[in-house]
Amino acid sequence: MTVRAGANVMNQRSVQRQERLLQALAGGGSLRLADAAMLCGVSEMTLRRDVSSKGSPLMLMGGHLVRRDDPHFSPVYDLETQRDRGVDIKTRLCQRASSYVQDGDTLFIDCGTTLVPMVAELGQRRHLTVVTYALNVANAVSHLDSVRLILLGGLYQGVSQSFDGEDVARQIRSLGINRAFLSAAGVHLERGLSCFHFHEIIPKQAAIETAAQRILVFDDSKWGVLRPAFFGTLSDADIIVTHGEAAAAASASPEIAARVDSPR
Amino acid sequence: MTVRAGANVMNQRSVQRQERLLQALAGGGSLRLADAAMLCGVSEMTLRRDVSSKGSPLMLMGGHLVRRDDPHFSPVYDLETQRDRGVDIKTRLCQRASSYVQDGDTLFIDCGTTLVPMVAELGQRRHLTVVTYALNVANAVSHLDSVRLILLGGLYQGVSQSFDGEDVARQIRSLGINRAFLSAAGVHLERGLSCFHFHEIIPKQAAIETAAQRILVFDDSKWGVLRPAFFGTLSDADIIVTHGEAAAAASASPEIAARVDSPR
DNA sequence: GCACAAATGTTAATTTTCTCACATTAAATG
DNA sequence: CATTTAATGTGAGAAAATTAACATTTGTGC
Repeated sequence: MTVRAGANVMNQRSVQRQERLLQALAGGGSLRLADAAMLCGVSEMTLRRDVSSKGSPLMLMGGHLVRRDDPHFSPVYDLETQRDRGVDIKTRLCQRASSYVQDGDTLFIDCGTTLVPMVAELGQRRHLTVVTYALNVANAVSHLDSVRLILLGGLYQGVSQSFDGEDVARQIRSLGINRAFLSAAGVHLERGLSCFHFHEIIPKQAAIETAAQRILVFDDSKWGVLRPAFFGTLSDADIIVTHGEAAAAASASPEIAARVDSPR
Repeated sequence: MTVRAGANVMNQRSVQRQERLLQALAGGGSLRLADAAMLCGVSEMTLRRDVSSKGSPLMLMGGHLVRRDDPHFSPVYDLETQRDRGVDIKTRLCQRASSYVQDGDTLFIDCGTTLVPMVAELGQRRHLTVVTYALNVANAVSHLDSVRLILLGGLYQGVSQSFDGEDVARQIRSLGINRAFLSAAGVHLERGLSCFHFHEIIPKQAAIETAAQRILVFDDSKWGVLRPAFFGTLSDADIIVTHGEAAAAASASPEIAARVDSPR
């Protein structure tokens, strides 16, 4: 049996080299392949092989070595997805969802990848404040000079790129939130809204409880799915932004049909 | 007069295109030049020209468009710098400072750029917890699986990439911090430690007050400098990690000489 | 030490990205 | 509307990165 290039398993030293490079890149940043090779005392080719081996935490971008983001949260545009349907569906959902935002609003933005494209829509608006407990959302918002950012801190939970704070609930309640944009890993007509991680429940429920308007955003891969941590029902959402099968199914339900909003 | 390529001024539409792309990249990540060209409805060459124009917020890495200020992609080693003096001075200071860290420690890491390279040194250590109020530090630490991260949230202050929290002081005091790594924008033998922004004073002082050991890290460009916000004196530091002129001058002072630690 | 396999180095071919010069188009000006 | 200028497109050649093939070194068990 022949092992194809790029699918090799990593050996001991390969792992050591990559760990060393990961450390060099721990603070973020990129490393020229040539420099990295020098640093490790091996040839560029060896590093190329390390990086192309299965499960490498590094990747190569135009001769520069960078950390490969956790594929689960990869913010990098997926080429296939984009070619297949022009624009990412999450971007379209977020464009639609953001149409509810008004100047001067204070927004709650939930964790996950679904709502990250929302941030791009907020740059034009004036006097916005964004409240979030997600690191990826906070990073995105931090680039917008015109938007105030309030990050609810605490113990970092890598799996969801979010923070588990002591009294998030109290903090959220103490803020005057106009609109809460909520994500969910599972949305079920009868069973309601669920997510993977229990620490997300508290901020989600606090936002549902306190916000003047609740906007649920999810793509149709979440429809009919149940996840371990339940945090609400479909009737908790004032607006439901989704698409495809989920939008069709939700529109068929007399109770929530009026609140469904689907792009295009 | 001939205008050299890459030094052109941006025109109206060029700016619009770049803003649009910046939004697409708001959540981080990269965009293939071809995709970006499609997105903007112009040729790749036009985008190349946009990006190479003076002061563009974007840069091109191997055919991929990324935000120039994205810490994920900014080069770790400035080639010139590295060839000139081997390794970045801040990295050297941080390597020295990190030698005080012990397994199981809870560390406070101050804001600014000085202490970011410290994070790279923490990967090997076991059972560490890092407490910080700086977004850039938190991002760096978030990549280390073996280190627990506690981010003290609040209102984001872009100028210092840090958060201004309501009761940071109380939160810091409620944590058992073994070692506080402190930065300063100004260090003066008589006048003590100062920084640019007043909101930094509270967490800094709380850390000084509560930590078992206080380690001040600064490069010699800060020596003899006064900044608006004072937060302590040189005698507040148990260890002073610096170099060059600052190290020499500090070592000449009988009161603090014993606490100065300089790399090499 | 020898035989074998794995890891790494070297070189050349291939592909991709980058740059430059010039053609074309669009906007601005009188 | 003609003329000028700025902006953008196109394609060829140069440079760089990537891949593939093969040579060399290193390590391991016998």
